[in-house]
Amino acid sequence: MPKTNPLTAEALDLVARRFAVLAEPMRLRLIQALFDGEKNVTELVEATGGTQANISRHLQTLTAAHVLARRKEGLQVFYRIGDPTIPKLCELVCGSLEKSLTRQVGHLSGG
Amino acid sequence: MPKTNPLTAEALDLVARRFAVLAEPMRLRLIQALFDGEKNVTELVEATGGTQANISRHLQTLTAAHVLARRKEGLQVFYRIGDPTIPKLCELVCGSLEKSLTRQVGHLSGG
DNA sequence: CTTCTATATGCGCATATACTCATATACTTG
DNA sequence: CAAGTATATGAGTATATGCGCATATAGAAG
Repeated sequence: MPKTNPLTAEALDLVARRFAVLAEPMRLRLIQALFDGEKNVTELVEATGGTQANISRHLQTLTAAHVLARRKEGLQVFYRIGDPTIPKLCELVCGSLEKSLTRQVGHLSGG
Repeated sequence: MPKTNPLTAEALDLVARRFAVLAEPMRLRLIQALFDGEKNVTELVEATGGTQANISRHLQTLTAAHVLARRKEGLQVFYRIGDPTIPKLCELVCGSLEKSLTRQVGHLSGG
């Protein structure tokens, strides 16, 4: 295996779509709300402050991308994080942004 | 620090923008082309098969997001990966997608 | 079957952004 | 200054998508 194995165009599209799913604040809010366990739609609507219709759409997007997993129980549908790499991804990005912002603050005060 | 520290709306916007920058196949192609070291714009145009104008725009987007870093040398501008978390992010997503696809293949053949 | 609750979806609007073409800018050379 | 090369950008178009409104579906209860 070469050090850099270039991905096919199809693979790049998949990776890009994956990132695109995570590129919406409301969806990140939903993911964040599910870090401490599964919730049903009503709870997620309350936790995020969004409308029911909008939350439902975002949940569909996230579930279709296998970021979340669904569990139906009577009238309610419970969602949970369905991909263990999601928390790691968010941590990586958050850490990187914190560093970047710290550096900017340093530039402001220190030159 | 609580186990789940909810991010502010501003922080979520920043994280979302970060993901959005990585949510374009052509930009991923550029990032991939830079995994083995810096290249100038002309080399990147050749490596990706894009037009010069489009590549230049994507390079601007990536540089503004501090994903890439710029170095000018005479007429040429050299770009390189400017954030060490980028390769890790891509690896995480690729690994997750591979698993997901393998699982789907398994379902097709094994029930 | 009727009614109520929880969730999903069709539709339209507004906005964001990727792409192309032409041209501008920055630097080098004569 | 004039000409050439490398890179960036303004303008216009096409497409994607987030959101809200209204309504549809699924299941529970009487």
